[in-house]
Amino acid sequence: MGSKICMNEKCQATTSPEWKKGWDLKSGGFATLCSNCGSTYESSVFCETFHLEEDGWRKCKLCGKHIHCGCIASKYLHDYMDSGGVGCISCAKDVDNHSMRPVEIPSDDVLHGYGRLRVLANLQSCNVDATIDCNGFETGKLMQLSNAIEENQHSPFPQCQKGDTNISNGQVKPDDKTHPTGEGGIGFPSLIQQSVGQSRFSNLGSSGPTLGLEDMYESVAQPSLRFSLSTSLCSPNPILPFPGEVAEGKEQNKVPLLQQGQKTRHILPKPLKAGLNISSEAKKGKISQPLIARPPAEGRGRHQLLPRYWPRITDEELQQLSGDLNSTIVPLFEKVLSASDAGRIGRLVLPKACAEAYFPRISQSEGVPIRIQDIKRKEWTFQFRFWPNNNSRMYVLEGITPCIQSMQLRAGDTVTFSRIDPEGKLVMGCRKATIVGVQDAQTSSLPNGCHSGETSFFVVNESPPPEKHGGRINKDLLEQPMLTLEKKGTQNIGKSKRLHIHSEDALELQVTWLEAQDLFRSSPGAKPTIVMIENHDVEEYDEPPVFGKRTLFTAQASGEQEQWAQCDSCSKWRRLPMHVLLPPRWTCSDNIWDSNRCSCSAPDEIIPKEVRSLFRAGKDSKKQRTTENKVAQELGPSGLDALGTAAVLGDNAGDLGEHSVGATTKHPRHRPGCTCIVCIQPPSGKGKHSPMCVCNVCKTVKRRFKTLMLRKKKRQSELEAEVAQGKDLGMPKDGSEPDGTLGHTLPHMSHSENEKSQNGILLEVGETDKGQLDLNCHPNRVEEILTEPTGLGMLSLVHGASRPMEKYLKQNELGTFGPGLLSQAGGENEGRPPADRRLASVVGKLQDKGDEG
DNA sequence: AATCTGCATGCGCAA
DNA sequence: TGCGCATGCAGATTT
Repeated sequence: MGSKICMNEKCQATTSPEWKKGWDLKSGGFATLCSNCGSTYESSVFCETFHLEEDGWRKCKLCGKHIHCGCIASKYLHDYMDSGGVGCISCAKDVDNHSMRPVEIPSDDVLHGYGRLRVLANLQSCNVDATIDCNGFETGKLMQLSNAIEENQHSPFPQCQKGDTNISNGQVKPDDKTHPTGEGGIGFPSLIQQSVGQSRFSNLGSSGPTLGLEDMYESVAQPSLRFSLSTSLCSPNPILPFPGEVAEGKEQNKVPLLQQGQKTRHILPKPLKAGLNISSEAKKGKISQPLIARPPAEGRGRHQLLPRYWPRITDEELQQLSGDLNSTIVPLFEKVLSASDAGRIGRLVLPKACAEAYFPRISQSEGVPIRIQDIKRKEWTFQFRFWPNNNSRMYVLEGITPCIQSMQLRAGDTVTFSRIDPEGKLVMGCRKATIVGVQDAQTSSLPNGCHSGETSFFVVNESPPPEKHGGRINKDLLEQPMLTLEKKGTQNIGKSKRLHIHSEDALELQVTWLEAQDLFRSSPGAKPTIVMIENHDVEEYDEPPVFGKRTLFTAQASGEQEQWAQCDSCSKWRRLPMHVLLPPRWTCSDNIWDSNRCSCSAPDEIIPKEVRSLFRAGKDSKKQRTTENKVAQELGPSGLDALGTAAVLGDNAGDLGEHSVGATTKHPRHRPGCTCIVCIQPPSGKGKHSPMCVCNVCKTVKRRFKTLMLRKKKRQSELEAEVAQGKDLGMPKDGSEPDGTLGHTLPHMSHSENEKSQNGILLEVGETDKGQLDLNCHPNRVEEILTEPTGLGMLSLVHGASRPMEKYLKQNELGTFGPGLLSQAGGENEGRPPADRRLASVVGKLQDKGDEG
C-alpha cells in the first residue's frame, strides 16, 4: 500500500503510518483519520458493502495491485469491470480500450466507477498533471488539483447536480477534443463554474477536510449514497450511475451551460439547503411546518422523480432526523407503503428513479446490503437489489419487515428516505396515515381549533414519529390540529388506482367495525328482504349500508337526552331530537326541528367552553373505544365478526392483523380458516339465503346466534338468581350504574334504544317483539340496559359512554362483535336501521362482493 | 406445510 | 405506447 496524503491542504500529511484506518462505528461508515490534523475522511457508508478485504483494500483483478474501495483515502482508484470483479482504472481502461467509457452508453449493468472516470477525464481536460494508472493516481497531484480548483472556486464537485453529471457525461473521454475546457461549458472549469453557488460544498466547508476535493474524490470515487444523495441543487447522480442518463447528458451538452445546470437536474428535491438546514425557528420548535412536498428544483427526462415521491418533510421532522444540530438533512424521497411493501414478504419496492438516483448502483441482481438508520437511530441493514422486469429493473429493499414493524408501519403509511450530512448516512423516517375526522376539510370547527369527528374521513399523513402514534385511529381525533388538511377527495396511496382512497373509502378502510356502527344507515330507499335464519327474521338488504353523520348524545341534569350535530357548513352545533338520523352531510338549513337555528347565521346554542368539554369527553370516549377495539381485534375475529368486519373493511378484513389500507382488487391467497369476504361468501355467491341454507354466512350467523342466546340465557338466569337472593351488588334497584357515571346514553346506543331505555323499558335483548333476530344485542347487555341513571350532566354522560364496552369486553369474548353491535340493541326501531338490518346489509354486501368475486 | 424467492402479469400513469 | 410498479404465482427452500 502506498502512502496517502491528507487532503487537508493545511496538513497534507503523507506518511502512511500516521493514518488510522478503521470503521467509524459512530457514523456507520468507513473512515480514515489523519493523525496529524485529525481530519476524518469518510468513505461511503457503502464502502463496507464492497466486500473489502480486511485492510480495506483489494486487488485489481488484472494487475493484482492493491486498490482501495474507492473511499477518499484511497490511493488507487478502481472500477468495476464488466467482466466481473474490480480492476484499477488503468486496467479497466485497457480492457475497455477506452480510457473513459461513459461516453458509450453502456449496458444497463454499467458499474459505478464511471463517476470517477469522468472526473479524471475532467481533471485531464484541465491539463492537470494527474495521471491515471495502476501505479497510482497520485493524490498529491490530485491535491494540487484540488487546491487549484479551490482557488478557482470553492466549488464542490461532488455534490454536483445532474447537470454537472451530464456535463461530465459529455466530456468523459479524455481524448474527446471536442470538449474544450473553459468556455463552452464542457470542461472541468465549466463544471466548477456551474457549481458555484449551488453546491452545498461550501456549506460543508466547515465540516473540515471532508470537503473540497476530498469530497469530490470520495464522492466521485464512490458509487455511493454519499455522492448521489446530494442536496437539492446537486445531482442525485453526478457519477452517472445509470445508463440512459448518459444519453441525456449528451443531449444536454448541446445546451448552454447554465441552462444545463438548471435543466439537467432531475430527481433531486428542491433546493434543500434552505429548508434542510434546519431553520432556527424549526429548531426552536416554533413552527410546525405543513407537509409540503419538496419537488425537484428542476426536472426533466424520463427519470424525473414523480411528485408522489417528493419528500414531504417538515423542519420538525428534519430536526428529529438529524438529531444533532450540526447535521444537515437531505430529504431524498418518500414512498407510501403499499400492501406489498408492508406485508410479510419484507420487500419494499423502491421507485426506480429514486433507487437509481439515491442508492448505490448495483450491477448484480443480488444487490448490496445497505445500512439505513431509522429515526430512533437504530441501524438496519437491508438488501438493496433489483429484479429484472421486462427490459427494466425493479428495485427492492429486502428484509425491511423488522424495520417496518419497529416503526409500526402499515400499508398507507409513508416512509421517507433522507440523508444526514455530513455523515452521509441514510435515514428512514415515516409518517403514519391516519384517519382524521373533519367535515369537508374544514380546518377548524370549534373555538379551540379542534376538529370535530365527522363522517367525512380521509387519510392524511401525520408527521409525528411512530412512537407518538398509539393507535391507527387518530386518538386525538377531536382535538389534534392537523398538520395538513387536505380537501376531501382522493388520496393516492401509491400509484395504482387500486389504492386510491376516496374519503368514504378511507373511512371504509380505516374506520373499524366498531366505529362504523355509529355511522351506519340503511341505504336510502333500500327495502329489506326478510330471510329466515333459525326461525328468526333477518332483514337482508341488497344495498350495503351507508354512513351517516355522526352525532353526539348528551343528557341534561334533568335526565333529558339530547342529540347534537354539527353543521357541515358553519360548524355550529345544533340540538336535534333524539330520534333524528342525519345524512352524511348536514347543515343548519336542514335543521327542520328548530326554526330558530335553521340557519348558519343563528348563534350557537351551547357555549364554546361546553363544546370543548364535550369534545374532550368525546375524545376520551374515542380513545376508549379505540382501545376496546384493539382488544377486540386481539381476541380475533370469527364468524360474524369477520363478516361484519369484512363488510366494513373490505377484502382485507380477513387479515385483521394487517392494515386495511392496502386494498386490492384481487384477493391474496387464501388459507384454511380464512374469514375473508371471499372465503366466507356463500357458495353460489348470489341469491338469498333460505332457512335451510348451509352456506358459510348462514352457518356463521346461526352459530353466533346460538352462542348469543346461550349467553343471554345464562346471564338472565344469573341475574334472576341474584335478584332472588336479594343480593344488592351496589346497583340501585332502578338499574342505574353503581357509580352513577354511566349515563343515559350508551355510547353507541341507537336513539330508539336510548329512548326505550330511558323510559325504563327493558328490551328483550336479541329478540324483538316481532321475534326478529337482533344479533347486535348481547344478552350481557341486559344488565346494562337495566342501568338507568338518573339525571346526569352532559359531560358525564359522554364520559360514561365509553364504559359499557369495556365491561362488555370483559364479560365476554365476543371480540369485534361488540359495542358497535351493542349499539343497536333496540332491534326494530324508527331510527337507525336495526341491527338485524345491518347484519343483513352485511350479508347483502357479502353477496355483492361474492358476485364480484 | 409454511415460507421464501424470483419472476410474470397487468393496471395505470406519463410521455 | 412504454414504463413503473403492485402484486400474483410458481418453484425452491425451510420448518
